[in-house]
Amino acid sequence: MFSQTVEYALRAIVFLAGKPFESALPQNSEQIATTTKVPHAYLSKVLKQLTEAGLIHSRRGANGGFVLARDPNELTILEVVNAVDPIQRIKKCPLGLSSHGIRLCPLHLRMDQALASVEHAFAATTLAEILADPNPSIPLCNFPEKPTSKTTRSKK
Amino acid sequence: MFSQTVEYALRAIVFLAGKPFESALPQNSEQIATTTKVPHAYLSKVLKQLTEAGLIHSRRGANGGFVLARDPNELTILEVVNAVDPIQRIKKCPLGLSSHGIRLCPLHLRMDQALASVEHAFAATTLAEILADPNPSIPLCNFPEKPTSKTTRSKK
DNA sequence: TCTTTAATGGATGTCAATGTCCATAATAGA
DNA sequence: TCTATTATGGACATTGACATCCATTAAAGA
Repeated sequence: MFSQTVEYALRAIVFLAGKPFESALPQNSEQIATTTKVPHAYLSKVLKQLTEAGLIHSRRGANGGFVLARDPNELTILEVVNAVDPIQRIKKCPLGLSSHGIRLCPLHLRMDQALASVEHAFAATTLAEILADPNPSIPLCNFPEKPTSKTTRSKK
Repeated sequence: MFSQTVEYALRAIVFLAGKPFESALPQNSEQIATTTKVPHAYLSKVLKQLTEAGLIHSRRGANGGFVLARDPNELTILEVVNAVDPIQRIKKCPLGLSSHGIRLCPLHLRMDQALASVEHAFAATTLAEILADPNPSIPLCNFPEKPTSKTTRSKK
């Protein structure tokens, strides 16, 4: 139901949000791709979208990469989703019937309510909440920090 | 977020559910396609899926067509959706990390909860409810009965 | 039995999402 | 200024959802 692109964008954002805000070194796309298990070239496109949406900052060249642009406390899942694949609420009857204006028929009203529930759930969750989640046995899909046994900055 | 196929399947089912249960004449695919504004040939494929799922019955030949197989009171939107494009709940970490068993990380847990809310909303709504909805200005996207001004059974 | 009607099945076409590859532009550091 | 690094941009390949078309099969009715 959610696109791959959404899945990838969220993984990348969670990864970046795991770094200290405003003091983190940029993470390059290859690092992100490896950790999040997203195809590298495709992830670059997704990161570009997130950059254009203003959710992350990018820097080219040596030691370049991506950093979060917003405090994880002020960044919701919904914003990430909407940056790459916006939730399309149903605003008017998909059959284009003129008999009623903007008001939806009972069927589409319920479909839209389902979409609204997703939108609401996503709007209510910040990145900070996800990172702070006291989920005992599961860190963050290995995300923030769970190296197999090597220091963080070990460039071969 | 919902596929076209789901949209089409729901339209067709709502249309059929608008006919008197167990006493309705079969509606052929062309009638359904016209009223629901769904491409005829494609709708046939969708109707086949609904037939295979046991939600409707089909009959070939003259005066053939499709009728609802179940009482609209006992038929939920979810069953229709699942017949053509099942809601895929997230059952294990999409990254395939072995570090945790079936338990989801906080990110995917929330994504799954959003899916769950959709699933729940759809499971809680029957076709009968949709048809009985006291929606004043909007009948049913013209569905059950709202002819521009001609009798129901007028075959040119 | 013949004709008409309508679902079924299979082949094929189209397009957007996903994914890959490579050249180019920008930046850091020597 | 030169080189290494890394994001960006564009071209292209792949795949599945959506859609169309036509031949075949089943059923009704005369």
